[in-house]
Amino acid sequence: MRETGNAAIQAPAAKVAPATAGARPYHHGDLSRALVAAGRRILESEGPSALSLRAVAREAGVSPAAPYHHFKDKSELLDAVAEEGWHELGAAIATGRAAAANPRAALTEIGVAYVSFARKNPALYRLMYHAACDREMMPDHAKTQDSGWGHVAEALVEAGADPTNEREMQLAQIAAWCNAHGVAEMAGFKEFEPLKEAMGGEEAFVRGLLNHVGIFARPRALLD
Amino acid sequence: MRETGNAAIQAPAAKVAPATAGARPYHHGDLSRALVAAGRRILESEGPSALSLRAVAREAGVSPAAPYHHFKDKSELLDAVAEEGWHELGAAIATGRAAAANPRAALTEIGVAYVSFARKNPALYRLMYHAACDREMMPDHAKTQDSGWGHVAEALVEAGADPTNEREMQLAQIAAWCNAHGVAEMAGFKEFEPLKEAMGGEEAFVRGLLNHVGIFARPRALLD
DNA sequence: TGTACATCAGTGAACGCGCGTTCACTGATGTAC
DNA sequence: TGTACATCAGTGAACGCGCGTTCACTGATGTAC
Repeated sequence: MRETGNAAIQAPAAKVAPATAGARPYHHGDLSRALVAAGRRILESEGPSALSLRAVAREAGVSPAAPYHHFKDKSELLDAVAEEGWHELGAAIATGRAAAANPRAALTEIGVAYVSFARKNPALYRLMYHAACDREMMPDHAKTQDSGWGHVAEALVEAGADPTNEREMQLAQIAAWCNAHGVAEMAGFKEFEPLKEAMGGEEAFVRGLLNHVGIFARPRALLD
Repeated sequence: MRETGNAAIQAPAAKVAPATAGARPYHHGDLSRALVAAGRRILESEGPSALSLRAVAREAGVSPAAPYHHFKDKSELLDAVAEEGWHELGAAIATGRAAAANPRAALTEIGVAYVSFARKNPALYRLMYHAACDREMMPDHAKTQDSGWGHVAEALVEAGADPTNEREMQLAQIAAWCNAHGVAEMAGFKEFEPLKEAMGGEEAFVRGLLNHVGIFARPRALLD
């Protein structure tokens, strides 16, 4: 049906140094990781609609079938990308929290770190959100002690929340994520640019927003 | 190349009453609207990935080429769907606001109405968000007096915010949207189900979250 | 140290699919006279 | 009221595309003896 006569002709050349070793071996060595990294690169440079299995393989310099030796299917690869994201988000939150001067400030810094991560990796963040939406939230990391989720809970208690009031604790924890998520997703809107600049940059803008959070229930800064 | 010999055979039957008239005319009469409605139906029943131009045409009972008489391309149709969403969201917010007992409560009710709309039309809401993200926010409606955006501003002033303090006004308005957006998108997470039920249903849960908003900056309910 | 061989991790061609869009067409409608 | 005709809003077949996945294959690796 198709001409395959001279199909054997291929460019044998070009494929050089992958990252560490010298002469691009037949076996990649760490394709699994490389695919996840390639996925992130595509995500942030071409957007989520460009994130196909084939594109990832292409970006990693490998045939379209190669990923199947490392991931069951496309969604498993995507999950791995999201997973890496959750891991990094947890680390960013830990760093932000550790840098705070006092327990109260720690909460704010957690929020800032969260938003900052999402703003630096918007497409990845969205992928993470979607992955979390479908299955359980934050596949493994939610339950890990070093997850962002755990840090929020700890920071709340350190700031004085009553850990025995389980319902209030949960609600506060969830509210924190809601707030951070909302700010993270809206902070990039183009029509906020003027205000952002007037406030001296995006971080100041984000801090301002996090400070205004609570507007529905008790907009103190405005109404007192 | 392809067999077209008996391609002329088609089912002439079935296509009955569209909604108003009797015998399904050749000309649809209101295909533009019907396509938008079909788009919404697909969105909520099959999810955003199923929302293709062809699927919309199929759902509307029309050939794949028909939509091109009404929309330049796929994205224009999607925009129309999103537009309808923004319109309805504005109306829902107006209703919520009007039902409030006092100016302060109006803000809360706006938040509840927003989240409620998003929860009832999750896929549509997401489409709206994305449309807003790319171009300007809320294509036309943001500038309209009856938009949700406008209602928030008015409600803030009625609740006592100083309309001459432009920066604080803007920040508060944006913060309100951030909060509502965050709660709207997280309220559906499956792991919150137990808490939701314990609180007596989703609306109570949402009100609780909106009340806890402000957690990063001044988590009063917990810490005072 | 050298060789046989199982296993691993790639290749590239092929599949079937649904998509957005275009095209020449045709049936229905509405207006001018 | 009747007819000619332009215009409108459909049809259905076709295009080229990139996708996820499968398949038989092959080169590289590592282990047993």
